[in-house]
Amino acid sequence: MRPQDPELELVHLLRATVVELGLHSARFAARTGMHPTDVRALIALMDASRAGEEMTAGRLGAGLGLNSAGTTALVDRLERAGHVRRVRAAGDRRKVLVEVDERAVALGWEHFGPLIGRVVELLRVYDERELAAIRGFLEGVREAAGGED
Amino acid sequence: MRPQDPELELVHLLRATVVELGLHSARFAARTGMHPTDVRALIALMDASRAGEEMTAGRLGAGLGLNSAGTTALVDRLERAGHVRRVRAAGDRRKVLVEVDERAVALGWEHFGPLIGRVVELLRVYDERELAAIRGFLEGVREAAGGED
DNA sequence: ACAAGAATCTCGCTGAGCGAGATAATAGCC
DNA sequence: GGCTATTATCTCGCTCAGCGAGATTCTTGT
Repeated sequence: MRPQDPELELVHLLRATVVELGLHSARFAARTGMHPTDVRALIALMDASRAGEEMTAGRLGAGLGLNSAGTTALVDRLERAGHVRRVRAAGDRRKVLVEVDERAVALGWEHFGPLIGRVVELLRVYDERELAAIRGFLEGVREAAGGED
Repeated sequence: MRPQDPELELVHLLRATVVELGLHSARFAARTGMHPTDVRALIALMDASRAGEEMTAGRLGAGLGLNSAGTTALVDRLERAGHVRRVRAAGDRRKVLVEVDERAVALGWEHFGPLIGRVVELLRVYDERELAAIRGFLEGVREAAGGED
């Protein structure tokens, strides 16, 4: 396989799309005075909350690729900005649960809502088989990127 | 539209996939002692080179969302590591062309090659209509994420 | 109770990226 | 052809994100 092979067209398109999504998040970060990592953290927290899962400081940092010191600093920043609250876990009091503030959720929704709406709109035109193809492709890429490499 | 709406399933999957791809790049960065931004820069440079375009310091920095000072520092780092060369543009001698070193290309290919191979493999099972759906979706997302918001 | 282990935090430090302004080269104007 | 405005990059000084090492607090198994 060589970089100019035509079968790589979709790979390049995927990469370009990921880059564009990254810049979109960066604009949100700049607009709200946050750092890219803070935005990634908020997204992870909102996603966990959506899935009904509790998020601890440790798991959050691990998910973002930070060590414990960096994680503490991250949560400090988010807490100082009023975007999250620290809550000691009832069961295991060593753990710190990080809860997102409702206003932070609203802020994120305000920025990402239009994009999400446009993507949902996009999906309208596809039938079940096409949607299955898109879903299968994304899942495949996610698995291919995860784990060993 | 609310965060738990079922039509958002694919949006969440897309986000999860992007996160996983980001972590994959981060592992490459850690392995080669580079910073995430350096990796993004190398990818941008390799892509421009693949497309047969010259890349100037300014356009590189703009593409990554850096200001001029940060761009200079970035190119300094990459040059010091031997990944790129600075070349004054022949036509307009204010411009600095940034050229990727062949060994950096090989290094990147070594890390991203397996992932790319797996994605190409993935695409094998789809027929033309399904591939068109995937392509259309990615292009749509890229456009939705770009520009105003 | 007590040792071993787990989750987080503190401290000191390195270095990425920013703002402001300097420098060098080009382009437009009369 | 010089003179000014503009463009591209670089320099300087600074702030703050994230790291390594180790301290602290809480849990669990014996």
